[in-house]
Formats: sequence, structure tokens, C-alpha cells
Amino acid sequence: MDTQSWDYYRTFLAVLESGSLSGAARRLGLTQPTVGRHIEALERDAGQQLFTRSQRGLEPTDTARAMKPLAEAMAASADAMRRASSETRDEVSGSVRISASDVISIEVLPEILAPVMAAYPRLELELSVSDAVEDLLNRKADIALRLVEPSQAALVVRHIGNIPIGCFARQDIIARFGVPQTIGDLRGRPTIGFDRELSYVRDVLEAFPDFAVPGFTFRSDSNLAQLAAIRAGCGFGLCQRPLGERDPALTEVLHGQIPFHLPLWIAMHEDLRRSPRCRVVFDALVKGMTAYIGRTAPIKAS
Amino acid sequence: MDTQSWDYYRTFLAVLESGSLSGAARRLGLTQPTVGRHIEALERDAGQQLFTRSQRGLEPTDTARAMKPLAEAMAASADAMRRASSETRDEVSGSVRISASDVISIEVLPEILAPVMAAYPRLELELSVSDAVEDLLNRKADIALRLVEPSQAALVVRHIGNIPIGCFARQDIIARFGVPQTIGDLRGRPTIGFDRELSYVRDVLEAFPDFAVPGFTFRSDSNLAQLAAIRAGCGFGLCQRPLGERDPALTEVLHGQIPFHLPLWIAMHEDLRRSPRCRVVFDALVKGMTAYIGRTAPIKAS
DNA sequence: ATCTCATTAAACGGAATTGTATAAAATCGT
DNA sequence: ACGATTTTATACAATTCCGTTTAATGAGAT
Repeated sequence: MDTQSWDYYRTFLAVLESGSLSGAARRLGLTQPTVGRHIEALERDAGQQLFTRSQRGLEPTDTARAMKPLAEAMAASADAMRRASSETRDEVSGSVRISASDVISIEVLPEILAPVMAAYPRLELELSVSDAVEDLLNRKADIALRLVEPSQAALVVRHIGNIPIGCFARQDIIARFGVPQTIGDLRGRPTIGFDRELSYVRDVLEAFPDFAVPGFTFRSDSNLAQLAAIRAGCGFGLCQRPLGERDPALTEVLHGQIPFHLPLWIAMHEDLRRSPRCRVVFDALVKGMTAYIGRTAPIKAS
Repeated sequence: MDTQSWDYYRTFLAVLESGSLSGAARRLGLTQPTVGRHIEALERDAGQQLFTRSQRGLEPTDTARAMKPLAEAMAASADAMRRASSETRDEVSGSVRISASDVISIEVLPEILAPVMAAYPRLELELSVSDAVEDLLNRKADIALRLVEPSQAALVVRHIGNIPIGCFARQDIIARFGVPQTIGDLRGRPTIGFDRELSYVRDVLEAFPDFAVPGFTFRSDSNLAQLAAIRAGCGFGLCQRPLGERDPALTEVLHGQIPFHLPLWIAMHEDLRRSPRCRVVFDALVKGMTAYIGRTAPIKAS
């Protein structure tokens, strides 16, 4: 019936992720024979092999591969339990796990979170840089900042606003290549953009067919890399307008001609609404991100 | 770091649900001192009490209560792993957990599932009678039959159709009270309906304000109990038309005047699409439920 | 008021799991 | 081609964890 230790599932996941008994043992602080015995027990219970042994590790079978997301869900819940158990009553303490995109995580969140940490010395933060949407479902994060509307029940979501996108370049680039007046002027100038077309880029292009994409001369799918390229003077590129505006070395061009904006949502699991530590961080994020969007000069009517 | 056995979380959940160390020990097949040690270890790690001990059991603290849904999620994932691991490659075997409403579970599913079990002797089925929508998220079920559209990502959903609702009564009731010609005629006759207004009933009434609800003379929130009442001759009542039609003792009245129907959806987690055992059951359910809806005579245009 | 039945808490012996040590095999690099 | 460094698999010793037993405490019923 219930004759199976949950710990076996943990070592199962470690084996799956590390690819070998020895690697899993190192990660878990166990020994290789112990890990081997756990897998053995699981296979005995399942009535079939879960891994094909070889000399360079263990290859999972189809069954084991099908079990992986479940094991990951268990791990996420276990981590969330540790976080929840670290919270003391009526005091902001313990750990909060935040999930956000790379640009937001690196360019925006630190300055918002620093005063929170200063105000609550016993608060710990974990920042998961990820765009995976299902983070909150599987409790891989307590709070998520998303650029699409979370379509989940049992979530408390807050629509902060839309992050405007603008086209920026360094002054020396503008001095050398002049100020483009229309999007079409970008052709022939050095531009920074996407490499392979990401799905959301495709969506944007479908929505705005008028926005002719020039052939980018610097291509990367990482928004962070694009931002760094803009700052380094690789050419003209798109980025969130608040980021471009606060960098004194950058100047905006094509003002009002970029029809993109990113809807920003902050979401949290409903169960955490009464959790002081999550509540504090959630409120700080709402306030901070609102200010982040708000300090942008409004787009003048074209 | 990772210094905590996942088994402790299992015993934690058992203590939470049973309310005492002894009860949890009985359920888990452990002993009371062992369970006590597990909780002790968890509290040591959390740095705070999770339960207040008393002589009639353990009362969870707020922190422990906040951890409960996470522990339940772990348990659900662990169960799902056992089910997944029991599946052998290219053979329909192992266990499939189905979630459906009470009426569907009892009146419709058995006849659909019996031939499936006969065809695959090594297949096991678990039937969870529940209306909880988040069943699939937390992997508390492999396949769910729902009467509302599942608004979840990562699900493969199939809209089967709409289950028509009709008004039925036993012949002796009709003989004694006559055939009502309009809904208004139900007033004064014995009727079967809801007790407290359920949320979905409220939604229906909002959608069809013309449908004046008579004061029911037999009230229950259980659709199953209402059906039993109709069959027992308690009066006129609403039920799924396929159910009413196939019962020779019942006769439909007010044909075409009942504006309700229940949209029927069958949903399964995307990960299970390639699982033979789930696939077989899913397909059988789609076929069976389609037939269930389809054999109903269409409502004549009024 | 007393008896009975539950509960938790603590001490001790035993069993099961774990770790250590070693062998065997194969891959990767030189 | 051969050595070095992986890996898994097996035998044995030790520690940890568990179960049994006991005591203590309080609640509920007669």
C-alpha cells in the first residue's frame, strides 16, 4: 500500500538529474551504494527497470522519464515547505522565492529588494531567473513577475501596467550614424535584435505587421545580452524604456514609433496571502514595479 | 542545505490529518515514538513549534496549517509516481485515477469502464468522486471529467458536448398530479431541487432569469440524492436527460422547456498523453461519454 | 469522585539501513 | 595502445533509526 519511502523519490530525481549513482550520491550527501539500493528498491516496487546501467552512468527508461515531472513537483513542494516552516508568526522572517525574467531580475529587482532586506533583517530571498509560466503551480516560486497574464485559478494576481519599449543607442553611435527618423531608417545602420524568432516575438510581429523588422546586425535571444550590446555601443536596439532612460550614456530615438509594450503581472499563490514574509515582498514588488513603470515619460501622441 | 528527510513531511501530513501522533502512527504503520521523533526533527529544523501538544492530540499552529497544502501536493505527486511507475512499456497495465462528479461516477462510468477493464486485465482503476477543479494540477487524478471548462495550461482537454437537462417524474406521480404543461404548473406539485443554493446554480439562475424556481418540496444539494428521489417517486425533478430516458419507470415532462445543459469536458495532463494506460482510458471515456450524450433524443424546437 | 480510556514522553534493546572498502569494467585522454 | 579516471556492483562493519515497554498526564463517563 504505502510501502515506499518518499526519500527514494528524492534520490530518484537526483539520479535522473545527475545521470549517475555516484553523482546523485555526491549531491545528496549519501554514498553510491546507498543510492543504488534506493533505485533498486524503486525498481523492485515498480516491477520493472527504471534505468539501464552502463559504465558512464544510468540512462532513464521511458517510464522513468515520465516520472520526472512528478519528482520535480515533489521537490518543489518540499522546498516550499521548508520556506513555509521557516516563517515565524507575526514576524517577517524566513525565505521567499521570487521568479522573474532575466532583465527584470538583474536590472530592476535588486534596487527594489535591497530596502526590503534592510528593513527585515531576518528575511531571506531567493531569486529564480526563469520565464517558465508554471512556476507558481508547482510551487517552484512563491511570487512571480510575469510578462503575460497568469491564467491560473488560486492565484492572487496584480496587473501593474505595461512596460513601454523604446529604441535606444549610445551617443557615439548616434553621432556616427545620425538620428533615424523612421523605423525604415534603421536599415543600413547597426541594429541589435533577436536571433531565432522567439514565440512571443512572432506574436508581436503578427499583431503589428507594419513594423518591418530590419536585418539585425547583432543577434541574440537574450534580452540581457541585447541590453549589454546597446550599452556597449554595438548599435541601435530595443529595450524597456525605463532602463534606457536612466542610463545617461543612452539616448532614445524613434520616440513614440515603437508600438510594443510588455504587460507586467505580479502573481502569488493564494495560500501565501496571509504569510507576512510573502505579503511584505509582494507589496514591495507592486510598489517598486509601479514606480519603475511610472517614472517613464509618457509617449507623446504621434 | 538538504538535510531533511522527505518522509518527515509524509508523517507531518498524517499527523495533520489524523490529529494525533498515535493516529498518524496507526495510519502509516509506524509507532507513536517514531512519529513523535519525526515531528520533533521538523520542529528543530523549523526553529519553532508546529504543533501544540495536548492530551487529546496535537493542534497545528498557523505555520503548520500553512504547510498543509504543500504536504498534500507532495502526497499527490508521490501517488502519481507510484501509478506512473507501475506502467510497463507498450502494455496497458498499472493504475489510472479518474475524477468525476458523483452522478457521472455512479450512473454512467461503470458501464463505460467495465469493458475497458475486461479488455485489459492488468489495468487498475481508481475513481475519485469529487468536484474539485484543481485535481489535475496537483496530480490528484490522471483524468478528470468536469462540467466546467478546465482553464489550465499543460492539459489536453476534450469538449465532449453538452449534457441536456430534463424534468422527469415517475409514472405514478404523473398519474396522480397530471402532466404539467409549463414550468409554472410545477407550483403546487411535489418537486425536487436544491437545498442551499450552490454557486453553479446561482450562475444558471442568473443566466436564465425567466426560469422561475418553485419552492422545492424535496431539497438536497446532492444531485445523486435528487436522482434517487425522482426514482423513488418523491416528485418532479431535474436530471440529466440520458439518465431519465433510460429509466423505464420515469417519464419526461416539460420537454424542451428546460433551458439548462451541462458542458462536459474530459481533461488529462499533457505528460500522460503517451502513457498507454491513460490513453486507453481517456479514449474510452471520450467514446463512452459521447455515446452517453448522443443517444439522447434531440430537443424539438419549441 | 473515581475509573477507564485515550493521549504524549522517556529509556532500552534490536534490526535495518547506511557507510567503508574493494573489485571489476569501460570510457576518455594522452 | 596503454594508463588514468570514471563508473557500477559486492562484502562487511558500524551507526542510526525504529519498535517495545514503561511511566505520566489529562479528559470523559459512570
